[in-house]
This record gives sequence, structure tokens and C-alpha cells, in this order.
Amino acid sequence: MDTTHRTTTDQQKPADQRRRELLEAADRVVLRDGPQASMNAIAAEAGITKPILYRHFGDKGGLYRALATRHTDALLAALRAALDAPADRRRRVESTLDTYLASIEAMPQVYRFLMHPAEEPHQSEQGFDVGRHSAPLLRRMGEELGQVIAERIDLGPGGEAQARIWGHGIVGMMHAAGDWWLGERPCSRQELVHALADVLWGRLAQAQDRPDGPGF
Amino acid sequence: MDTTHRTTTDQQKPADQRRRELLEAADRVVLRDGPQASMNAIAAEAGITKPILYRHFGDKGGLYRALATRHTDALLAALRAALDAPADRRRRVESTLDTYLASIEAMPQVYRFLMHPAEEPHQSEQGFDVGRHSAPLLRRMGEELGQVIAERIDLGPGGEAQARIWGHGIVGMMHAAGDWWLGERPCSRQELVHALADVLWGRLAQAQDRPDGPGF
DNA sequence: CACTGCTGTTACCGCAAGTAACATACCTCC
DNA sequence: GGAGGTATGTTACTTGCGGTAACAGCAGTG
Repeated sequence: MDTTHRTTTDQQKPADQRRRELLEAADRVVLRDGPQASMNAIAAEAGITKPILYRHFGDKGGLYRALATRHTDALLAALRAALDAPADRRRRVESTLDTYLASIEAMPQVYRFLMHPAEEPHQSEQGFDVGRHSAPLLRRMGEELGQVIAERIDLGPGGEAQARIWGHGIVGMMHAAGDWWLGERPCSRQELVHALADVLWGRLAQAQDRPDGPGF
Repeated sequence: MDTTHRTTTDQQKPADQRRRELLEAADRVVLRDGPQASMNAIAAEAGITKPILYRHFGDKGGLYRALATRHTDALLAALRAALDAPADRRRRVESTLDTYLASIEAMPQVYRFLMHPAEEPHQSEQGFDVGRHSAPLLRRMGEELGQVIAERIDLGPGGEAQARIWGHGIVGMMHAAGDWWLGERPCSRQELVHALADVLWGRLAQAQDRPDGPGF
């Protein structure tokens, strides 16, 4: 036996390469047809047939997870870079927001796919699994931002919990505003970035009520 | 002829009633099986067969849209009430956040369904239709909040645009934080509400850097 | 040579969306 | 009272997708 050794030396390289090729083909199809791309279409694009896809990725969810992980990793790397740039806090926040928005603006199809992954019907009785629908990308971004906040900002006792909440909340704000902006394009990217940073800087709390209204 | 008159007097009432019955049956199934409930299952629950559902709602997307509209309207009404309560701004923000979180906490299945509606493949060539995946509920909440902010708070020139951005952003923050919280339950609802209101009140901007880190 | 493990295929199953085509009751108008 | 339109309901079908046998060729190894 010792198949492990042999496979790692002889077969693993071509297998991994094949897997990458399949992922790239899947990428092309998903970018063209959207997340509802069929396994048949992906297999055809790769020049093969369905069962091979299933041998490599298990099921459709597996393939989509592999695809999503690639893109998510790339986006997270870009965001980390913006978050680590040497500048004051406001600039860094704006730069991170802008990096995110520029990414989704440049590749809306990828973005759409990442936010809407796989939908495995999967009737495994996991009871209340609320939250699975939200893309893993959002969770990962939220966790990372929460960690960054907890590491760098002094929030006193209970600060880690607060930081995680803020991480998820701020990421959600970025996501929802970006999603809406990408669909309607009501303003420039700069304006959007500025407005979002403003709300994080407390302008909602500081602004005056309108003279005639009851205030917000 | 004059079928219009007849239908409005004789047929419309039973037709509407039937439609409501069908929607309630669909509701039960969706709440039990999740958004992937099949049309057959819904028809069976209603005691009829598939084609009737299609005559009433067109396609699965139509049924799901009708269902979503009902729940969305209910949630929006609750939020409007919280937003209109007589209290200072901070209290009102907290009360609105709490209303939302209490709702999704009380009916996670409904929430899950609303955030993940129907997935109509719909290959109509609408080009970049990014953003459709995000539930209409989020858009409606964002628009309404933006309007409320624009009405009640004086943001100077360009304030309406800013208010809309804030509306969608804040709703997104609420949604993402709530989604994460509902899945992991890392803290009490009160704590979550407080932390989210805090970030809107600029605590992220005001907090001190940790002594050893480069700050956020 | 037989054996193992990988690649690939065709052909099938099950299931869900959606659609005829047909049957039946009611109500209206002549 | 009979003709016709309209809503109600049915069974039976098509299409398409996810997923799975079952089988076939082709390497390297004892």
C-alpha cells in the first residue's frame, strides 16, 4: 500500500492542477450565468461531464464553497491591506470602505455570487439554523473586523464583546449600503464612503432636529 | 357581459378569501419546511393541487412575494411605531433596534424566509442585476429609515442623499448584527442594542487607541 | 499477468417547477 | 329552461437539474 506517499508524489500535483482548472471553468460559468449555473453547464465548460465534478467536490455546495473561498480570501486580503495602512483612524476606515466598494464595483458578478452561495436544500434536521443564509463572507469580514477593533482600540471591560458586535454591525452597514449603491448608483463612491464614515463618527447623534419635526 | 361588475360583487370576495387561505397554508408549510418548501407540499397543506396555486400566484416567485409582502408589512408597521414613539433620539433608536431584534427573535423562521426569498432563476437579460439577491425587506426598511431621517434631521445641503445612505447603512448594520446574534447568541438583546446605538453615537471615533497598537 | 487507482463515459433515478387538457359547478342572459 | 362564460378543481404530462450507478480505458506495481 502506502498509497498516501505515492499519491502525494505522483498524483497530487496533477489532481490539484485539475481541480484548479475545474474551478476556473466553474468561475467562468458562474460569472456568466450567475449563481444558478448548472453542474452540467460547468462540466461542459470544463470539457468534461458531471460525475467528475462530483468526484472532485462532492456536491454542488462543495464546488460553490470552494469557489467562494477563493474569492473571499482575495477580498479579505485586500481589506486587510487597507486596514493595516499607516494613516489615522478616519483615513483607514474610509480606505477600507473604499476598497470594499471598489471591489464589488469592479466585479459585481463575483460579488453577487459570494453573497448568495449554493442554497443547499439539505434537509438535515438542524432545527433553527437561522443565519446560514447570510453569506459566510459577511461573517468572516465581521469577525475579522471585530478582532481588529478589539486589538487596537481600548473599550474598557467587556470590550471584546463590544468589538465583535461592532465588527459585524459595521460590516453589515458597509454591505447593505454597498449593495443598494451598486444597484441604484445614487452618488459617487467617494460620497458614499464619506457618508458612511460620517455616521460612524457620530454625526447622526450630533445633528440638529429639524425645527418643525419631533426629531429622530 | 359586464363581467367586471359581477366579479367585483359576487366572485371577488370568495376569491380573495381563498387567496388568503392559500397564503396561510403556504405560511404554515414555509414555517415548517423553510424557504425550500415545494409547491406540491403547499398545495397539499391547503387541501388542493398545484395548478390552483399557479392560477392564483403565477409562479413560485409570485407566491413567495405575496407571502413576503404580508410579513414585511407587519414588521414595518411595528418598526414605524417604535420610530414614532415620543422619546428622545437615543431612546427611539434603541427602541427601534430592540423592536427589530425582538421580532426576529420571536419568529426566526419567518425572518429566515424573508431574508431569502424565492430565488427566481428568471433569465431575463437584465444585465447587472446585482442587489436583487438582497431581500426586498432590507431595501424597504432602508428607504423608510432614510425618509424618516431626512424628514426629521437637519443635515444641511445634500442632506436627503446623505439620509438615504444612512438609512440603508443603519438598516444593514441592524440586520447583519441581528443575524449574527441570532445564530450565536453571544450576549443579551439589551447589550446588543446598547452596543449598536453606541457605535451610531460615535464611540468608535471617540475611543482611545490601545497603548501598544497602531490604532484603528 | 493480475491488481489497484485514477480518469472518463453513458444512462439512469428522483424530484420539483410548470403546463396542458379535461371535468364540473355556478351564474347570467336570451 | 337551455346556451355560454367563468371560476374551481382534477389527472397526467414535459422539462430540467442534482446526484448516482455501472461500466470502460489507462497508468504503475507486485
